[in-house]
Amino acid sequence: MKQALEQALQCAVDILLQDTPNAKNVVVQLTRPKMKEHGDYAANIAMPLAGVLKQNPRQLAEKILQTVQWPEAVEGTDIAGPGFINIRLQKACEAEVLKKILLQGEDYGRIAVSGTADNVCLEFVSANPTGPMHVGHGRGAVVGDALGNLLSTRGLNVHREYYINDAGAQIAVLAESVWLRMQGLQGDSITLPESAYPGEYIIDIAKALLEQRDFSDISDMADDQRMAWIGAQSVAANMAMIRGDLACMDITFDHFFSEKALHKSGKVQGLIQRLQDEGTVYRGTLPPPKGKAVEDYHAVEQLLFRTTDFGDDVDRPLAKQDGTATYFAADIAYHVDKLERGFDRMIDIWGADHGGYVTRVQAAIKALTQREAQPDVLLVQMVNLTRDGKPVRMSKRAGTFVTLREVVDEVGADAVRFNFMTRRVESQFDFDLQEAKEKSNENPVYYVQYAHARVAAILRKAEQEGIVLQAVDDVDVSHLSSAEEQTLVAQLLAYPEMLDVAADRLEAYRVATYVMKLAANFHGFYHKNRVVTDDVALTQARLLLARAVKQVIANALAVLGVSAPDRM
RNA sequence: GCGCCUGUAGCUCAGUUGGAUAGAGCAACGGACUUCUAAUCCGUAGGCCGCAGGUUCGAAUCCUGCCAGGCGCACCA
Repeated sequence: MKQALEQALQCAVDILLQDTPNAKNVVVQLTRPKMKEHGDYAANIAMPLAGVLKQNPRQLAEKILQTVQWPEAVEGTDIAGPGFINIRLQKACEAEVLKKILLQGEDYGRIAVSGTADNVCLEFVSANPTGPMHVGHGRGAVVGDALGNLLSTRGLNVHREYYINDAGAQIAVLAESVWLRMQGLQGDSITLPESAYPGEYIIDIAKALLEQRDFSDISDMADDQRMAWIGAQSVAANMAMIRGDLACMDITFDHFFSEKALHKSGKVQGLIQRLQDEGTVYRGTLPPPKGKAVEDYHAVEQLLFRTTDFGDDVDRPLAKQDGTATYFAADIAYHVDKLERGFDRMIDIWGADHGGYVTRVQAAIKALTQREAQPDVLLVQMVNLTRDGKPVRMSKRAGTFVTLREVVDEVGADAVRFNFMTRRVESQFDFDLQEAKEKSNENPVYYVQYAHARVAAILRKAEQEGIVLQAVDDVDVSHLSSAEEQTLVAQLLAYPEMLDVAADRLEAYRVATYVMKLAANFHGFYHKNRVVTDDVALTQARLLLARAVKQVIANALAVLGVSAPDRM
């Protein structure tokens, strides 16, 4: 509908512009006005046109309306304010959407995945396999999961992937920590170095490994062999724990991609070789880092990637002093691998602490694809965990962090998920444990779920009264004439458009703000209008409306990964 | 010092990518349950949209400069 209206207006505008060949392209864009007195759609086209044609915008609006040929559904138009064209649609026509919603059910708003759909690789969470997930990871997990739902709802082929950083120094530290604990469990006196992971779960892993093999067997192994074995076992144990954390939020992945396997496959070295062949790398030294203590800095010659040619601030090292590949090199190889696997699009969801990393990865991928591809990166800002308004220090090192699972156990998965989804990813936010627990009844998620349960209650009531639901096509929706009813209808009609905007901009939180507004309007309608009454036709029409609201709330909550209960 | 993100009601946040009178929830105050669920609704109060310029018909939104907070800044991941 929106497109049809835009097209009609565009034709009229083009006719006006015929006589001014030098005029720039003026593109018609419709918006939905905030106030319903301003109609169902509004066009601001006369204002920019006034600038081009040097004429009064209100007069121009009139000229446009004289020539435009509207689709049948348009009931009338107004010129308002400085020159807005407000368009009103026929109400009977709008309310027909209720029937569509009920016939399509959970598919309302959904676009089927076609054979030509884009394949999207959505990488998220990717928490290091060195400990359980904390709240910040949880935010990324929820945002990623909902975005995946949103994109597949809009017809994209979404592949969810978790990149396991199971290589490098941190795994050595993990293995060392577990080994120390194993020795401690044998009765040896141990001192944990500053660098070791102190968490309780390390002891659990140590215990589990000791049940698997005798201590003496492990002790007899050569050092590197032992550390490799403990490292691999510890990563597996932590990944099992992380999968459990994800499962408590009902989040699953299509693929867990191992960095270690990537190294083993030779793809990282292959990439470095390729870059050398292409001449985009050189040996050089980087200037010392600014703004932090540099006493341990010593200039060293490294293999550097010319990312500055593609928008980066400085060139970035691909190999460490000892010649092994940097994390950066592996990450480029990982993204190249995604492209080789046939993905048309890559979306990465990272924590804000990786912010400095975005430009260099995008630059690298641009360099490797002749500027044709680069990943979209969503930086999820930090979650400040507080208790009674006081910050809770979170550090894996210190072992003082609050795990995601603790929070989910305390507050509930639905509440956590919805809470994370009501904010833009760019906004850092405070999550107060005490508040989340105490105010759980005031949480927006219950507000929305309650609206859903309320419709279910109405339907139960109707059934009790012996009311038989009319066939959807037979319901006379013209009875829905009150302001509240028309607002609801318009909002239900806008659901697919909202999904479009949200999917285009990778902003899944819009689904949450939408469904909160829908619930609010329904609660308002509920208090002013009784659904089940003696008026048979009106009852049928309102039941249809209520069912449609219920369906759309359920669909929106499904995108967010939140349940829609029939009773509360 | 440099880069990225943020600054909107007392608090937590929206604001459809430049539109019409800036909106919700919590907190405060006053009302509404013999009715389909009061986990709700209605009303009142609360705003130099961080500050100062600029761009234009029009700015919370765009550009510049400040101020404040968060994150990051070779050889970790």
